[in-house]
Amino acid sequence: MEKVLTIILGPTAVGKTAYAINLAKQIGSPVINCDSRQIFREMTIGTAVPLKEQLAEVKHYFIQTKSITEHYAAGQYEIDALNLLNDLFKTRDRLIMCGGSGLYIDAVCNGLDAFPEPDMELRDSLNAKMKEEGIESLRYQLKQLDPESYNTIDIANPQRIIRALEVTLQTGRKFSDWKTEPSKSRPFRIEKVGLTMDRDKLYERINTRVDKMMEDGLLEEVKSLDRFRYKDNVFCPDLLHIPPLRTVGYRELFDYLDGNISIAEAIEKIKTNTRHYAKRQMSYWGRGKDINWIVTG
RNA sequence: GGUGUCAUAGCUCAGUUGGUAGAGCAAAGGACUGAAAAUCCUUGUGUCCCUGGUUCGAUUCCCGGUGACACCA
Repeated sequence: MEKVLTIILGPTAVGKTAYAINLAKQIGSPVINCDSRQIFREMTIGTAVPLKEQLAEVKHYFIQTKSITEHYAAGQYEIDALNLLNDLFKTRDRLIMCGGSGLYIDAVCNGLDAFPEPDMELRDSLNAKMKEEGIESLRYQLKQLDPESYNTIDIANPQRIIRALEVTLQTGRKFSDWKTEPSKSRPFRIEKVGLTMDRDKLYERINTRVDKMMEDGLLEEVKSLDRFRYKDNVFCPDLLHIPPLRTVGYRELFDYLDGNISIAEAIEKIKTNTRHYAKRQMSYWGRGKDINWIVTG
């Protein structure tokens, strides 16, 4: 029998969680999370992980299984997800995956190139160089070391330049040489179901959800994470050492706790930034022609 | 009631020594190979509050009106 992976995707707050659980119950599948933030156990309210009751309804994987201190990222997710899928498909024909992280979904569907594990110290030093010498210096270095990447990646984007330099410096092999644009074949068929809704309605849901998060104690949750903002006992509010905390809902409230903005401003910013995020997600999937879109709401 | 200040993009404001105007934010569109809820790029025509006057020409100067704010009664 053919093995099928159904991926439920869509912008934040569109209602993926409930939809996926419903579908999973119908076909007797667990739900495999592919949301990059719900993987972390220290974050609950702000990442909108499924409720306890929801988690009790259906077996979930990759929900709050890693620590924000682990530097977990897309490459490891590809490996973990594929291992799990292969394992589960031994006893099942259909599986449900659910989440809003486009890159993670692509990693599962097509795979990433076999880059080495990121070297965090190298990344730190490149970030420091960026801060001290500016982006031009990094651009120049990339142009020397890997002109092809310099010509193809977005050189206005510091993260992209740093990533290309990081791989090139770490391995002695050009970042552009690593890239083969993989389309790994998977031993199962993939179908993507995209949930979407009228923009005004989605924005309304986002606003309401943020208010609900605040009622549910998001501020307390953020306060409890304060200690992670220190690296070797040094306060590092840029959070480069702990990327998961650079998440909508958390950084704005840190700004409030630091006295930079009022609580009302922080809440407004969380709403705005969540809307921006939803918009970016829709843009990411806009070109995907293999998604069956369902208009909900 | 009196005096003064202000009225420009959805919001906060800049500006035009008189030749019909531009920033930030919002909004919209886009990119995306181990930070991805991250990071980055593109897009600014609006009765310049209303009426009248001066002027070749007024959003800009003047009279009056309306509204907001401040101070004085």
